[in-house]
Amino acid sequence: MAIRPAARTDVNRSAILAHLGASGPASRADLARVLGVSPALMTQLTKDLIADGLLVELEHSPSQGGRPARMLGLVATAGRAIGVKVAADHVAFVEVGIAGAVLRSASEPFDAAASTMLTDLSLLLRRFISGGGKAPLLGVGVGVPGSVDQQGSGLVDSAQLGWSQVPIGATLRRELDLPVIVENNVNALAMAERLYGLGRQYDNFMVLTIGTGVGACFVVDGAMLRGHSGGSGEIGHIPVEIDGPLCTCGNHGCLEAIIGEAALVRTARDRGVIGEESGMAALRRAADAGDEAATAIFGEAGHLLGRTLAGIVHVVDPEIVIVLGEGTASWAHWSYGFEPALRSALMPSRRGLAVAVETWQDESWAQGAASLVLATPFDSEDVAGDQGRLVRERLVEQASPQGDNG
Amino acid sequence: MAIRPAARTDVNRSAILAHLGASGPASRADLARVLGVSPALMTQLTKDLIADGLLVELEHSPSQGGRPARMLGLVATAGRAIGVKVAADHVAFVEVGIAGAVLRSASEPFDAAASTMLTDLSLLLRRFISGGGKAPLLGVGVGVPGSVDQQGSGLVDSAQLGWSQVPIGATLRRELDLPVIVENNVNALAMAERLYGLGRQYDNFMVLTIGTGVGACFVVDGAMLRGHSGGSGEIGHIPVEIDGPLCTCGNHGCLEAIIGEAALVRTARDRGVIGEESGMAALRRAADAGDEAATAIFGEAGHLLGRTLAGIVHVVDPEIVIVLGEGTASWAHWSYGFEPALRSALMPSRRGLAVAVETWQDESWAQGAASLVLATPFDSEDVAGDQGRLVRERLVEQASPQGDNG
DNA sequence: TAGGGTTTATTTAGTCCTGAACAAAGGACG
DNA sequence: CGTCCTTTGTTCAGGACTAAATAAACCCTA
Repeated sequence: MAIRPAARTDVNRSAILAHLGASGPASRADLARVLGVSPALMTQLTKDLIADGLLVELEHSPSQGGRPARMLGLVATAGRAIGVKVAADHVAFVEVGIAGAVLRSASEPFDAAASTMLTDLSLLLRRFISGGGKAPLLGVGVGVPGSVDQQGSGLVDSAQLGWSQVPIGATLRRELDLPVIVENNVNALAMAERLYGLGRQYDNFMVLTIGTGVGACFVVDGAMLRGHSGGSGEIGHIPVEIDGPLCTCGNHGCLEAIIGEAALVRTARDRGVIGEESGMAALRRAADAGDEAATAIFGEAGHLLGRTLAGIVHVVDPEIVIVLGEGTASWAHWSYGFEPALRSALMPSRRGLAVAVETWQDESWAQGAASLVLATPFDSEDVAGDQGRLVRERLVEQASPQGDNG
Repeated sequence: MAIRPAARTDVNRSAILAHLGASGPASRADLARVLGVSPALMTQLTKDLIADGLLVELEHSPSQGGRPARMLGLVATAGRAIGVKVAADHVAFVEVGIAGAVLRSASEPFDAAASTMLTDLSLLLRRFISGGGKAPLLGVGVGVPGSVDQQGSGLVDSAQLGWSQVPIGATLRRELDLPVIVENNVNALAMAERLYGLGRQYDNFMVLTIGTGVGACFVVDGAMLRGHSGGSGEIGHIPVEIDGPLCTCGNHGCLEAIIGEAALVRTARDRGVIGEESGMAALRRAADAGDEAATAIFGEAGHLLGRTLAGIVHVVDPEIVIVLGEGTASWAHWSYGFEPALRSALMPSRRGLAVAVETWQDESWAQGAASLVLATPFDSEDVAGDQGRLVRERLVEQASPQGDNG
């Protein structure tokens, strides 16, 4: 049974890099406060990172009334990572620096249903990598819309992609000779959020994504909630309507089958709001232009989402809900139905629940995947199996020649 | 933000006592395997427990082909604990031994709405304690149907009891001069389940209770999921019916307002299945006797529960759902609607989800509360605040005189 | 009877973290 | 100028745990 010290994701070292990358140089004391660890530990961690050539001591900062802080900054050349988003009809790539910032991105057509999909993917990926920077490449993170048996191995099941037990991790590792980390795309996003976004400030938060699908990932006491079989957060398949529309999962009336992008577009077509050839872009334009039938579609979706989310909040009790995904482009319209439905369905004591909608960029999914690579080397439990060790090795091996000013 | 090593509930030492209590004497190697820790740690932990006089080495057990195991057994006189269940119209008490077994129990009428409720409770409690055994009393665990701000302090909000910010913990501590641990009743039950029940075998499970209310508690990676404000597991207030019946929480259409005991009885009366004066017992008798209208009521409730639970399972992904509560007495009737609704609403890959219905006893709630006391002294993070330390002190203080055969 | 295999238990070294004490480096104020 | 205060950073002891090596105790077989 293992009453073990609860999955500790020891994201600490990585969080240091992430924080410095996102917020610029900071002192050890600041880092300790922000990351919620003891100053003693921060001394230790930064010592390691400096020795590994990932961090440098900068100038003193002006004193705040006490001893002035010695600022720490990233060594930008210490490493980089590739992030990949796999969708049914395309793949997106990003290259990020050690601080998590996007250096380069690309998107390519891709047919997930093709029999040659794995070689296709590895070819596209190799091509993208070949144009990369000169800092050591630490590894590749892959985000997929589906469940991954174990982060390390990378066996993927995905209804959206039509994949069953696809060994994407093993294949890419063999083809590219690089560490490869495969993870559910929403989980990857939550990791990025934890490292670079609003999640830095919260120990208990929920990432909610709306777009093609509807997904979620929960961070509980600072650690990602993966569930027994890595399948937590599948809120798109909460049953919400009896005898509702058919979902990709095979059931009827799943949330995603009603408010996923495909469902909204279908509804809009059925109601004649957009043409049979038009898609989400047209629906959004109509709503933006004030078309009441169009805004009603988003409002209804928002209502259903809000009501369902209230139930989820009662189950997990997060401090904040962070909304992400392509769908947030229309959030103003969703919000119209979402806010009242959520608040009124929450228990009175929870009505103050914080909901944040973050700006969404095309490469966000891929960036989330890349953050897996940057987070992994410092994962004390080997959630990522061997891959964590491999990334770690690449990091110190290639960085130490410069550093080591003993 | 604290990316801390995730709330570790270090239930280990307590789990040793619990396992020995529930399953009889065992070897260190067995314990290490069952509890999922290293043999090295088990050596260390048992050494402490033996030094504290809580464990003794027994005879060797016959060899299994290798070195024979030295069995360890509990020292039954090392301590006892009191568990209290608080309901709107009564309180239930149990006294348990250090192994968690019930030694004694009682139930008393109690009016939670009375202005004198706190002194009433402390009087009843004192009376129960006075009849107790001679082993040192380690503390009192109190389970309440509501949310507790922090386990340690014991400020209770409960719609069911009509309590708002009632300082039950502080009051009882002062009146009884004993460690007092207050916790949500379902969480307490989950702790008992983790220590003594099916939960021993699972790191990710859900406890589902049906009865007066509908509640849940999740154990994730071996640790109890408490949520940001200690309010996770409130599945009774998931909105399931638009403009449904009024719930005690003030909203309409909550799950609990439809399938809670009061709701079922009301439905039965409205449909003329039972008389206006009759209650749940009559409804159950009718169903047991084969009354189709009665079984239909349970079947409908089961259906709604199953469908809602499917959504919850998609969110949290437990390995097993353990059903408890007074309502399980009618489970055969619930099951009729529950099973098909649950299975059909689950994603195909989750259809195999295990659901276990455990036998329910009147004192189970109180026993759960008592297990909090037994689990607390070994909680390394002080989830229970001072109370953990206090219980720990009482334990070693009173036990060491006998032990210490250095 | 010696040796090999098995299982149990302990020791040792090491990781990751904390809390407490302390040192270091400034400002403010007499 | 010296003293007090504040903040930063480090060191040290220690807790909780693990992995690996080792010892201890038994079985079986040659």
